[in-house]
Amino acid sequence: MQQRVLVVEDDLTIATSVADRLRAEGFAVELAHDGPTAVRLAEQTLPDLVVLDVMLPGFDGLEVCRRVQAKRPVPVLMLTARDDEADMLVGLAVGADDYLTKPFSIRELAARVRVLLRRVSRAAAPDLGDLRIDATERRVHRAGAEVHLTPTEFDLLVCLADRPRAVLPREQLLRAVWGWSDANGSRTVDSHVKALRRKLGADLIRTVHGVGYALEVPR
Amino acid sequence: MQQRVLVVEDDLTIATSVADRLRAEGFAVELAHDGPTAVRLAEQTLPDLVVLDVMLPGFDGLEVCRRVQAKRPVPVLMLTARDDEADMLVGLAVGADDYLTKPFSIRELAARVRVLLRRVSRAAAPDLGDLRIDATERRVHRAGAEVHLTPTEFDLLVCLADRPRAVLPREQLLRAVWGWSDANGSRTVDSHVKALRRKLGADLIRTVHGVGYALEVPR
DNA sequence: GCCGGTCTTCACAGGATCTGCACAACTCGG
DNA sequence: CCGAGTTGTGCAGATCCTGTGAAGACCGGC
Repeated sequence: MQQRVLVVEDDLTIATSVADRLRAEGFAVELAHDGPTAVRLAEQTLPDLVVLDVMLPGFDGLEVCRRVQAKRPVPVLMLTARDDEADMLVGLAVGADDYLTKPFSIRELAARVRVLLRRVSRAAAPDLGDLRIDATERRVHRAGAEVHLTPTEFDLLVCLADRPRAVLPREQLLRAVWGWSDANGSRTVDSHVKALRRKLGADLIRTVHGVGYALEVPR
Repeated sequence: MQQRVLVVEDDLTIATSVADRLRAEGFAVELAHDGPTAVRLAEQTLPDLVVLDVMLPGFDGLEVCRRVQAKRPVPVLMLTARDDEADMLVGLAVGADDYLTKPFSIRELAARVRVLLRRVSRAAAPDLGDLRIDATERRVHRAGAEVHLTPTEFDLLVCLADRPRAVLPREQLLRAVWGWSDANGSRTVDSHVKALRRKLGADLIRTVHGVGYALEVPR
């Protein structure tokens, strides 16, 4: 199951390198460069973890942390500019689960993200009926038989399986799998949905007219 | 085979009582009372497990943990003075596998050491089908016959064998074996994969298009 | 310096995969 | 039943990725 990480960081260089690294690790990454965007994205994309810079335009990281946590408990990894004990303490107080002081190594950050997420993901093991997805091995079985999927197909399926039965708009799928944000009139998503249906059975993915797609699994 | 435990703890009383107890359990115990000694001993004695106090003279436990792990992955049981969530998290981030807060009972500690070692000894010798890897002797056998591998080939194989069946991205393999971080368009990994396939059989390594490679072993 | 072994890079070929398009089929509210 | 809007489908060109062989760089031993 692919996990979503929201990275909130105004420094473009840091933001992209962090995002790249986390994507390489197999996470779906959303980026926000200021406080308000961060809060909005946190609501829209429901990330499994937030990486949060304390110094931000708009309003600061602590405020973001408070607001995000207010909606829904989510683990937060906080980035502080300096080794500031006070900042760190306040951060932990408002709900950060871990913190890192700049400059930090990308590897270190990735390690902590993994640890935090491992802690969380232990609990969640959704039942997908006769569909089995192994994200580590990148294998998919349906009704006991292994099915070969192309990379994009796999990512798309994982994205859908992430929230079984929930209807995901094309826009969101495009962002999560393709990293775009403009849902231009392309039939790209449809094409891959079609491929998935052909390989895994037409009943697996439900179309919701005017909205998007949802994974159909027995409750 | 007797398993070796390195105990790193500056308090003499605690150190000796832990050592005594573990020796009574049948483990070979090495003692270190400060960071530098710990790192040195870890290199020399190649313990199967490290019991590590966070508070240490020289440099602290986290640093020891990092340095020890940098050389060779080894399970670490961390001892923290207080029930500090942050300390614990950081500990886990740098590679600790379990932690215990003082004051702890010697019996409890011995129990966890047993659990960790059992977990590891199973993990250290995962079932690789007809493939056998001896990391200490740097020898590899397949189907009973010894196969000569070059250093790089061996490291790459070990890296893959570390997590059988898991798909490891090229990026990750490059980092682990070569220490680089830039996945430039080089075919280096491919070349060595090819060599491994030639020597060990084409079926051993699965390539996952667009992602990386995985060791293919029967479940 | 020479030599054998090993590592890295390169260019290319052959696949595998992605994407956008045109058009058919469908859905839904009137 | 109709029409606008939405989705399904087949396909072909473009693109991306991996396998491969060979050439040169590197390295330690002699």
